[in-house]
Amino acid sequence: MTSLFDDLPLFPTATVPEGSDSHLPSMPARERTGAVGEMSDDAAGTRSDGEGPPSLAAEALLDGLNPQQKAAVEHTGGQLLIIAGAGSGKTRVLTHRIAHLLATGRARPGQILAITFTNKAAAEMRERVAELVGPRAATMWVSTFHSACVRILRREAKTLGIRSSFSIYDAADSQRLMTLVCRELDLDPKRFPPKAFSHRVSDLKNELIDPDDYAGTVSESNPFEQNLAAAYRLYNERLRQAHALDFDDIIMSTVNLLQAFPAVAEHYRRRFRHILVDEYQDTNHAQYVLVRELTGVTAEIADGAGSVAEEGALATVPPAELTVVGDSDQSIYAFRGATIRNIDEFEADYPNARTIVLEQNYRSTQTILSAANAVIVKNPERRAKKLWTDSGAGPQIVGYVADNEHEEARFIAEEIDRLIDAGELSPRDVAVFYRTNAQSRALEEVLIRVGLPYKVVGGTRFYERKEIKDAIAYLRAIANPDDSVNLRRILNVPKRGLGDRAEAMLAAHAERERVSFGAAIDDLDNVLGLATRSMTNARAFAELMAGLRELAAGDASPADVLDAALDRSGYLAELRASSDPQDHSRVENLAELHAVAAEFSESDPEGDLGDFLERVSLVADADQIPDDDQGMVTLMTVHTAKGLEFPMVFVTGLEDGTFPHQRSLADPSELAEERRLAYVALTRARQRLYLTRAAVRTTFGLPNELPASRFLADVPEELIDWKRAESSMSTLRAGGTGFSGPRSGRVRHGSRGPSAPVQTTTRGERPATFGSATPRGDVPTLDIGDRVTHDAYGMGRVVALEGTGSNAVAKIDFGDSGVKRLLLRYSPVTKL
DNA sequence: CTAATCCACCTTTTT
DNA sequence: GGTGGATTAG
Repeated sequence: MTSLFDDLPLFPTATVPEGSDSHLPSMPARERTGAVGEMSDDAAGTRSDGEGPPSLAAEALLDGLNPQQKAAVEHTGGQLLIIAGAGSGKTRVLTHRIAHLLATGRARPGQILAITFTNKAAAEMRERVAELVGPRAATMWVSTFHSACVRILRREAKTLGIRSSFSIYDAADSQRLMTLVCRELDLDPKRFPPKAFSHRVSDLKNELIDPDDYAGTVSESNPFEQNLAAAYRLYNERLRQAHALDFDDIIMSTVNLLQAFPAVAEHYRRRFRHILVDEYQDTNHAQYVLVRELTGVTAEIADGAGSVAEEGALATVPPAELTVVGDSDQSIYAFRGATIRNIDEFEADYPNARTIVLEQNYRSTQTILSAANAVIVKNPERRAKKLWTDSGAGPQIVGYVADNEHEEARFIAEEIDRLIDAGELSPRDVAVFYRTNAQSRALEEVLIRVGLPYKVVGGTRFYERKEIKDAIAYLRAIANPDDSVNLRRILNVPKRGLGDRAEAMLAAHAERERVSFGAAIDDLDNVLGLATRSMTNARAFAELMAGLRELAAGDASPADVLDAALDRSGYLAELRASSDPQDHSRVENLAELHAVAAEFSESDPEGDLGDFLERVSLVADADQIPDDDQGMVTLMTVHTAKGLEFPMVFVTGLEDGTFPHQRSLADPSELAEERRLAYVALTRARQRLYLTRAAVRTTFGLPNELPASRFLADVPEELIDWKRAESSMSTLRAGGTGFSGPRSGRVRHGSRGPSAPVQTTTRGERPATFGSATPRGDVPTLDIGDRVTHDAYGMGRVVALEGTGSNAVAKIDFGDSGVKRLLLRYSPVTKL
């Protein structure tokens, strides 16, 4: 029985059972590979064809790669930075590199730690490596930063002095807790908004600044900082009491753990000899330090040539091989602490690092790449990089200027429909991107009307829905009796006569006795100030929770516990009894959650409630993207779209004020990030790219006129075929008859871009401001019941009026065209 | 203590 | 336009 890896010195994978606590032998990897390996099951499941010496297998992994990709796969030794432009085959390089490491015997699966940002990316990578090397892939750690850290923290919980079943608080939970903390500190929520505090604390944690550090830097004369320091401290204290970690703690605590306990750090350094990080440009400072700690590269080692370390001359473990992949042009998460610095300065951080740049694109047409390059090249201080492809120019980009977001959506729907009818593509090939989630509404309305199947990824996320959060809160409170935030959330949900007063009494008791809120509920006899009635109700609640915990401690599955919680608490009954149609869909959502729980037990029969909650806590939007969905158009934000590709892509809302977003216009660095975001959007397209904008967009319920996005002007004119290059309004302003209606805006093909002088009146140059659109001049005075005509909608009747003067808005029933809400100063409405 | 109404704020982007 | 928090009336 020969196999590809017959004479490779591999250890049986059983040596390092996944999740085991076994410490590895302390020999450096290199030396161990010299040992005689018992070969056998390791190779089972690897490719059955092409048997032969391992060198051949390794060779085969290089097939079809371009020279740069090959170099990246084969690189040996120190740190490796792969600058991977969009669509340059980055995942392929990563997976082949891992397989190559295994095939050449330079690593065993258990020594590999591959980190991605989403669970979906992790799953995909795991799967693709498995295709190359077989089931051995299962012992690799391929996971997100957060899951990997949670795994480490659960294992080392004792060292840290927290429960291994700690709760994980998402952003909403953290904010809730911060609100409680601010209230406790008697802070005026106007001057010191808990939300802002919560954000700042998140930033601090991403910078690895703990409450003491921060307090030391705060200026005495700055009450905001003073209070923030106090709130941060108390917030962390409350988290600890609740045996809970927030998102940022997951990373920060792991770093602290590794730094404070050298033995623990050494354990993981011995284990992970090869660390690969995807999307490195999105790492924040905490993640950067985490990687450094795990790699075991200190400044001295980095400077002092890896060879010394590799020969085992140092007392400590030699540094792991670090490979990072990223593209600073696709860094779009600065707002949550990611810093391009990490990738830009990689060579400074690791002086021995080798850098490989992947510029050949295998995804898009040259037209699309040229457009994307033209947009990104305007960013200052970027490392020059230019994507190219040999797959031809492809069709022109299509541009469209709509009068408003509904027209924009209509155009998109018609265009999709047309191409589907022509048999050129199916709905699954199409994606529609927007800058903010709120923009999906107009698109959805039209898609529903036209009957195109679609799916929105993200938005009001499933796990953020109220009923789901309530249900999860029950589960968390069951799993972790000290979880104050979640206990308090469900204390009076459904209503059980335990209002603010009762809650305050319990909280006071907990504070006085220095116990958790949950402990107070179980110690009712000693709680002061509770009315008899509250007492009875609270006792019933305590019994309810006790019963549920008992159930969970038995062999009930998470789904069973969920069932019991919703049932016994009366939560489900209340929703069912409600006549509100919204409550009906809530019941359905809960059913879906139940299905998720059941599915979880199916895939992981051993998984307990804590495992289920962990899974649920760490899901991201991008994880929800169906792998091969039944042919639906996909709607999502550009952020969510990163890493994906579609044959046909619509980038919508290309207006200054929408994309780039209003709030980024004033700040060059934020604008640069918007530009990268646009670059990401454009490079998702394989064949057909559409760029659309609306001249007037309703935000906040108020219509605003927005000029064309500056990014549109950066795309060379010859690349775009404008199906419509001006709005009706700008045509009118430019001297149209005023009676010819929207059609007069029709334009010659392939000529004038949206930045052309005719379209952009002098007004178009100033940055858009919400609510400050330019008046049309005469605003007709209307009364309810008046009959009017509209240039586009025809005859109508006024059914309602809101606002006055230039802000006057009329609801007008246009019969066939439906009821419209029109800002009078913009709408071509004439009173009859 | 609850239910109803009012109103402020909201829209970046998320592990 | 939609939600979640605060206020107020029962």
